[in-house]
Amino acid sequence: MAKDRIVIIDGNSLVNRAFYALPPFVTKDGQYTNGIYGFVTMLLKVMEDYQPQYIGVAFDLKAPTFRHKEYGDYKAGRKKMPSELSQQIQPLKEVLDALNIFRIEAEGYEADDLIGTLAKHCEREGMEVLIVTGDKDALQLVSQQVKVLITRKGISSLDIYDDVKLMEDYEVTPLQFIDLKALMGDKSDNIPGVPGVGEKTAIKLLKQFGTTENLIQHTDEISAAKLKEKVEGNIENIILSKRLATIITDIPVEIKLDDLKKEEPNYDELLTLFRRFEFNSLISRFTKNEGAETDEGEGNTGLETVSSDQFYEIGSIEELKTFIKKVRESEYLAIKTVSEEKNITTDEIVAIAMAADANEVYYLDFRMMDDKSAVLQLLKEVLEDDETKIIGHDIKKELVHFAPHQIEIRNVSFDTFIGEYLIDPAKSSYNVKELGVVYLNKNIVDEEELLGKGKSRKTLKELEKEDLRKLLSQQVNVTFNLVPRIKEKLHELELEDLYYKVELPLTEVLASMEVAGIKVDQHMLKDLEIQFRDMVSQLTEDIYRLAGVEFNINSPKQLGEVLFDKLELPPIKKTKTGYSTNAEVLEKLREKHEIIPKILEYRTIAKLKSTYVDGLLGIINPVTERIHSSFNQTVTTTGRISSTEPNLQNIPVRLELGRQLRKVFVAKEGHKFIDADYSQIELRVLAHISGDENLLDAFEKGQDIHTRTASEIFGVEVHEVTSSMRSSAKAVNFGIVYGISDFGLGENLKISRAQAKKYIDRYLEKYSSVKAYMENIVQEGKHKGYVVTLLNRRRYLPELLSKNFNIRSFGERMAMNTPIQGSAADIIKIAMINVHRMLKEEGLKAKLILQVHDELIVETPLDEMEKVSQIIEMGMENAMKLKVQLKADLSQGDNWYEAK
DNA sequence: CGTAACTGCAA
DNA sequence: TATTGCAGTTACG
Repeated sequence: MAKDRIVIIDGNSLVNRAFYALPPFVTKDGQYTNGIYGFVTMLLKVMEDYQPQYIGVAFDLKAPTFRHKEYGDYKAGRKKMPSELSQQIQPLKEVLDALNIFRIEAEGYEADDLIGTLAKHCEREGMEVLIVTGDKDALQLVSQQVKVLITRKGISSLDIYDDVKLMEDYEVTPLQFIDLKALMGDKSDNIPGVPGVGEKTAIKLLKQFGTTENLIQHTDEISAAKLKEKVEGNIENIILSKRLATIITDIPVEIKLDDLKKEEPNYDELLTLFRRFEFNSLISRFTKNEGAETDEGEGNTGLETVSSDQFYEIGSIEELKTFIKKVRESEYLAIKTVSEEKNITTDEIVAIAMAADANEVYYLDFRMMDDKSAVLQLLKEVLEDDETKIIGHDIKKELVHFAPHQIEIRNVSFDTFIGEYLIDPAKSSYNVKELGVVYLNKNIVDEEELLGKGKSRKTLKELEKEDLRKLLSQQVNVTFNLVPRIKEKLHELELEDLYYKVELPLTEVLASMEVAGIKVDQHMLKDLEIQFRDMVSQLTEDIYRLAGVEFNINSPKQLGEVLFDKLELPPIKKTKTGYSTNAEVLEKLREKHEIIPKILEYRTIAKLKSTYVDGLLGIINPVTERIHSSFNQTVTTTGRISSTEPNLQNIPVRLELGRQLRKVFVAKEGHKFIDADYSQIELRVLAHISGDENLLDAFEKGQDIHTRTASEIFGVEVHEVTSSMRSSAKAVNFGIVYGISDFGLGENLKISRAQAKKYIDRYLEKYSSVKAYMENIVQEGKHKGYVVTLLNRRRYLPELLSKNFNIRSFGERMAMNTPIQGSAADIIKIAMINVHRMLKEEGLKAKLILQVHDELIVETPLDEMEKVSQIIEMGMENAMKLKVQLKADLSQGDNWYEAK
């Protein structure tokens, strides 16, 4: 049986942390609640993360303790708790009572002593003890079974200290931590220590003498004369300080563990309190519990903490050469780099970790190397060598980092990041640490934790030298060892073709697109900025005038109040937090008030300005005058690529005003864009997968697919199809691809559900094999637990087994849509590889620079236009052989607007 | 401060 | 109660 676990929380310390970490929240009655809120969220997180069987919260009481009696100045000069905080203590205790969490309090003892005593008691009972506090003093209680969790910046993350981590961070044992404080003193407790001795000196002394007692007896052995004098002059202080700093672990109190057993909260009381404090998010967390899964935390027991692998530092060219010899003897080289992240085309490398076998890691602090170009030259030989198989986790980064130094990693043989994505594309992250835990039972340093989050988040290069070395080395070590495990899994799931023939080669294409970037006309963008700014301010003025009040138009809440309360327009729809003010609603109100068209126009312009004009202006690379978006290969569940910073896959096109923006994306001097998009790729894929004769026939005859569908649905000849019939049919075709529902189609076409159902039934009657496909794929998904694309890309669909109708229906639509959307993604990925390879092989200068799901954009020198057009057309249309021909439409222009 | 909600842009 | 994404803004707790 697993060990029982107890969580002991330092109440005063934690509520303090919460109070200062959060901005003040005040309820309508003027009650401050940020400390309570922060405390409760931290508490809940710890309970969820660690699933303790026992839990208690310790508090200081007002009564003086033995420390005050012994040392009158104890904690003197400490500022009084502000009333905004002190008024939260009693309410917090009420919350704890409602949670049925025991409060540990005793007059004359500080929370620390209560915690210490309880911790040691539980340790003797063989329990695992977790102490949660914001105060480092508790570190003296650490042992093999006692861990201390200390809050970091903010309230969302905790540092876990066990004896190993304590030694790593402070180089002292838990007991020496007391001596450390005795020597350093502590301002906040007014513990004197030795004046002039700080952390550095104290650690040095403890390394030499072990304890303060030993130090006092052997002061003559202190080498520095000044220091010796200081220590000798403060012996009394040291002794007193140590006594004050020592947490008492044997308070004479009776401990009834039963009191500390975790119990169900008293929900009535709890919700009453939460309502009083206006903790609406917590209320919903505690009420919507029906049907929620009960997630038993499995805990981290049995995990090997990595610290024993062999890490070596490469500090000279000679050492690098020696390492390279090892590489030559090995089949694989795992690599991970960190760069300055200044500029994609002139970037400098900060550090490199490399592994040529499973146990050793070599780390090179690039900043410290004297002859950088010699280092790069040597690396180039290895990285461009066809014999050495390169391994990475997100190797696209390395491809990009080495590009400015004319190093092309030729032989990328494995990327664990992409491997795990194919194994399960639905995961929200694929970090090395987690993979290490799952596949290797190895636990390495947490990157997120090291970097922190939010505003104070660091970049990798800003880490302490030691932290960065450790992080990179461990990640590379784990990456190296992951390869056989992930390979095995890819084999098992028959993903090898997709992996080696598509995804891995694609990485290089994406890296090349990122490095190439796309040129933007800055002047045009700046002009647009001014133009839009004027329009927005004019519209704002009009809106204020028509509303008779100034308010924040961007706030749906305030806008709703103005429209529906003040102007008393009819609210059409509401959201879960208030009135809906979206474009669909406003359109219906357009004629009801002059203000509505102004607001719609404001929304349009404000969106274009903030997201596209300002957004793009802020991200232009000053050196290249281009935009270098990131193309991510592991984000979507269907296999599509995604684009960020900026997202270049959602630049406006449907409305003319927005479409104008495409004019700012220009081909460079002497070049043009060739824009090629697949014609109806998803419906062609559907025709192929379903084998539907009717649909295949439509494509074979080269008919307009929506017109053909309209003629089928409405039972008229093709030449009799009106434009409104065609656009309805188009919506039906969309619906089919998305996994149709009568409700959804009705909503989209603004027709009744019954009418929508008629369209769908009629469609499925005419395209009977499509109907069969839809039914079969859902059955298959239920049976196997997943569906696949043409290239066997897999997506698991647990939703199909849900008892909840909505969730199950969602699963069914995903089952229908994923093979279609995903196979189209498979196809264009092959096309990208084809185009990229052919351009390279033919020695052409044209470069693939963008992909927008069914569209490729190639920046092409004028004298290559014809040849490149042919390559693109071939590359796309021959990407895969289907029952129906793939078709690509090409056009060209000086900018993206013209080329579309 | 960290996150959720709303809105709107693309294929 | 139509698929897949990203981002700007506001508001909550």
